[in-house]
Amino acid sequence: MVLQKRLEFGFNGYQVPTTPRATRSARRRGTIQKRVEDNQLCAFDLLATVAGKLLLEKESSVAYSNASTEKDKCGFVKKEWEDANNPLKAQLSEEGSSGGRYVFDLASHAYDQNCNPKESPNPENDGHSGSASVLTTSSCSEKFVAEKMVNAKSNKEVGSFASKVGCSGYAEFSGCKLDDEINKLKDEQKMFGKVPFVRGTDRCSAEDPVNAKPPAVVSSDDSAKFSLYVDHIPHSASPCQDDLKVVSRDDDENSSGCTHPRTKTKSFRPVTRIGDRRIRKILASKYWKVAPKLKADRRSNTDGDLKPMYRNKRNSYKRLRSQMNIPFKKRKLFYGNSVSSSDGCIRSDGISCSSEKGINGDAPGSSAKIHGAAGKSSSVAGQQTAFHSRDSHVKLRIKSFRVPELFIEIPETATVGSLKRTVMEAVTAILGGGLRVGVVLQGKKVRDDSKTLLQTGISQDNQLDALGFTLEPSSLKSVPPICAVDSTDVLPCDVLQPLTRYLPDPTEVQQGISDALLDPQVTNLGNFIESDNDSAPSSTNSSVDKSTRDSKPLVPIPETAMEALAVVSEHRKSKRSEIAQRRIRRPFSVTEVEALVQAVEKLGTGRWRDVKLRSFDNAKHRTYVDLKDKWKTLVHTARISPQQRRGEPVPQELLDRVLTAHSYWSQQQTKQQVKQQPDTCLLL
DNA sequence: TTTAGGG
DNA sequence: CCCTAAA
Repeated sequence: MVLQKRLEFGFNGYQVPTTPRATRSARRRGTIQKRVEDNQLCAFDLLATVAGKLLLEKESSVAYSNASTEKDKCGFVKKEWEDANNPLKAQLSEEGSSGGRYVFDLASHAYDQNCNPKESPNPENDGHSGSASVLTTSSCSEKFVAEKMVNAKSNKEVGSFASKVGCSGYAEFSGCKLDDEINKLKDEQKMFGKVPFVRGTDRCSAEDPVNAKPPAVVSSDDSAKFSLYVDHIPHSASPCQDDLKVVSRDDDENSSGCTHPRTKTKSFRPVTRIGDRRIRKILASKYWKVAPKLKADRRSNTDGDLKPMYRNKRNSYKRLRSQMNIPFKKRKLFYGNSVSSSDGCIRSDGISCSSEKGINGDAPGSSAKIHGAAGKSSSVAGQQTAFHSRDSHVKLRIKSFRVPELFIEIPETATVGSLKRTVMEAVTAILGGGLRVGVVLQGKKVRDDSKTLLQTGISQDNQLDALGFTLEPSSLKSVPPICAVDSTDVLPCDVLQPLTRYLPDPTEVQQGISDALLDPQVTNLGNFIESDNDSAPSSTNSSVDKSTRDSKPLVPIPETAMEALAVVSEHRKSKRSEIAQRRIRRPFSVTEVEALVQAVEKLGTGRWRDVKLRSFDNAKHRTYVDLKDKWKTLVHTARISPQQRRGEPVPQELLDRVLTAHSYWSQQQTKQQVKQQPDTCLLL
């Protein structure tokens, strides 16, 4: 059987005010072709895109298209696809041998038209409304995967279908056009009520009010909405009363199967056609470039948990102190977000079935085996048979995935633009952090990837209603301890962990190099230029003006963590908000020391700003205060015995110069003072 | 914003 | 490195 899952990144009812948005009709008419490059739109667009609904639809003969949010070109990890544990992939291969087939729709991937221009007709020309153009930077990796998968199929039809689907316009990311076949299927698709945002597969379902809500039927036009909640942090909560805590998240109620989505949405804001909207803008925007630059910084605390966080810009080198008792500074923002679900995942809706009775321990294999699987109830078998007789294909459609809850703190003095960027970064972090897909059946996670759909009962008609998908941080597995962390701590989990696998985008590297080369002072020995190790994050600066410098890195926090925090008490939260990140320690290299010494020799002490400008202007992470401090330590180092020195040894020659320069300028300073003494006396 | 120093 | 009083 074929399972088709489509992820539709819709901009559900989301409209960006500042930029002309193509209306659905307009798009259809092709009148709106303006390429949106406004960065400010990106955050919202992406968010809206991600914050969609999950629609599962079952159909007789369809392909299974899987959408993923991962973007490898952006430096995001797309490991899931290649992970043997990947349910989708695993099942794919399995099905292939058993006659089942999966067609993956890479739509949601950042599909680059460059990958296959021919196969990706220009949306504006194809007459498909909302068809998106393409990202210029995305890679074709996804495609490879898709093709690979398709190739694995024994059925040609499926394969061809898959190919088509691959470029389907369903996913905005694909930037491709939806195939006619797909459209047909779409029309035929049966929409299932969305499943509410599920927090914990196991623990939260009961307590989650949302889950209690009866599933509603949503139409394809149904739109999820994205809302921003702005709350003032209690004055007593932290010294930074003027800081704002901004929480952006999907509205559960709205996003989950609202019966009158349009109405609601409209009330909320103008509705734009979601389904047809494409993400190309987002992808095209520089934000995608920025996104990869986010860097996860982890540090293990006394509890042994990891505290990842994102840093960007020179002012963003915040770190959690070992003790986590860092005072909260206004300019040091702390961003966090959580994923909803105990597993820190997002799940789709449409759950309504019984238990996973159909699941058994059968190893992946032939369909024959499946039928004969032990533990399968007769009723189930019967249904399956019937199902098979009709058609052995199961079509699942995931309209969209919900975006994890985002928790953001930003100064109220921050600009709207920075807020948008912040949100964007948060979303990017989530998406780029590495996501994996989880399957939830009747409220229970199906962890055994080797099971077939038949075995799990997913293929059953009634089961489809209970089938859900989740987006969860792939890092959870790799970093188990995090979630078990002492909740007293600030950032228990790391959703972004996967980012550690981030590989610099060649483009970025190139950029960095060119930047250096373009710098006229690079050739100046005295001008210390460092190819910032954090070039990725810091390069973000270029796209952000200093007024917005206050934007802080985002720290996604798995729902688990958030829940724990919530349970712990409000005080936790407030405490958390007070935490400031300490800049990462970056010992001065000998080269830097030399540059510093040289500059001080010439400029003297007390002119740190000039020193900075002169020799460290390109080292964004070195502030004049840092240089001053370093000089201080250098002087101290030079005075102590070599045995007492630590860290990378500084050439004695340099230390000697330090002492010399220090004494010289101290003398000069004294002379100046002496000189002024008389003046003072005269005045007196 | 910079300096200058203590932490 | 951080924090800040002072300038």
